[in-house]
Parts: sequence; structure tokens; C-alpha cells
Amino acid sequence: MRSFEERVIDAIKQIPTGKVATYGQIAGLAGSPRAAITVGGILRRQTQNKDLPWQRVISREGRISIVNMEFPPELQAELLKAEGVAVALRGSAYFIDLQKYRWCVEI
DNA sequence: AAGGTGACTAACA
DNA sequence: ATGTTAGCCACCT
Repeated sequence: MRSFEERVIDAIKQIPTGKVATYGQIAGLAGSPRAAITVGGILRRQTQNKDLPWQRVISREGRISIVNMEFPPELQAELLKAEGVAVALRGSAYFIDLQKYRWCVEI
């Protein structure tokens, strides 16, 4: 049985380029819809994993809520822009249009 | 070893 | 409408 962490990572890897997913969405795919914060906790310690498109995981409001000096919000914003995702700077926070870029798991 | 914390979210008062 | 509470699971002290 894979650990929750592995399922989370696996789900994140399935996010297609140019799309984004919320923490809750990933948590749901991993089997625990309410473990969104756990996803964040895992990611915070998994940013060293280069095969993980962590930049595609954002908050439910479409905001980049990263708190990591090595991987600052502006870097995440840059990575997303490079994938074709529109990122808007509001005050000191970055926002993404979820309606438009949210990853639809169906099918 | 045990308890607290966190890149969250949804439900209630 | 805004503020608080509970639930989740792995890592850190």
C-alpha cells in the first residue's frame, strides 16, 4: 500500500502542463479530501524533488501561498507563466484564474 | 516517544 | 459578512 505522501506526489505528477490544481483536489485524489494541509506540508519538504511540478499546486482561491525562501512565489509565478498560465500580481500575492486553468480530473 | 505545526478547506456562529 | 473550529496526515522538536 502506497503511503498518502506517495499518492499525493503521484497525483501532482498527473497535472498536465498549463493546468493547476488545488491542495484539496490533490488531497482528494490521494484519498483524503480534507487533508489539504497535509499536501502542503508534504510539498514543503518535497521541493527538492525535481520531477514534481509543485508549482501547479495552489490554494483554493487560486492564490500562491508558498512560504519557502528557496522557492519564492515569484519563481512559482514565473514557472506557471512559462507554461502558459496567466498569473496576476495583486498587492504582494499572485493569483491564477482557477475557472480557466483548473485541472479537470474527469474522463 | 509524544505533541505541535503546517504551502488548506469547509462548515458554523 | 468576517472570525473561529475541526479534520486530515507526515515531519520536526
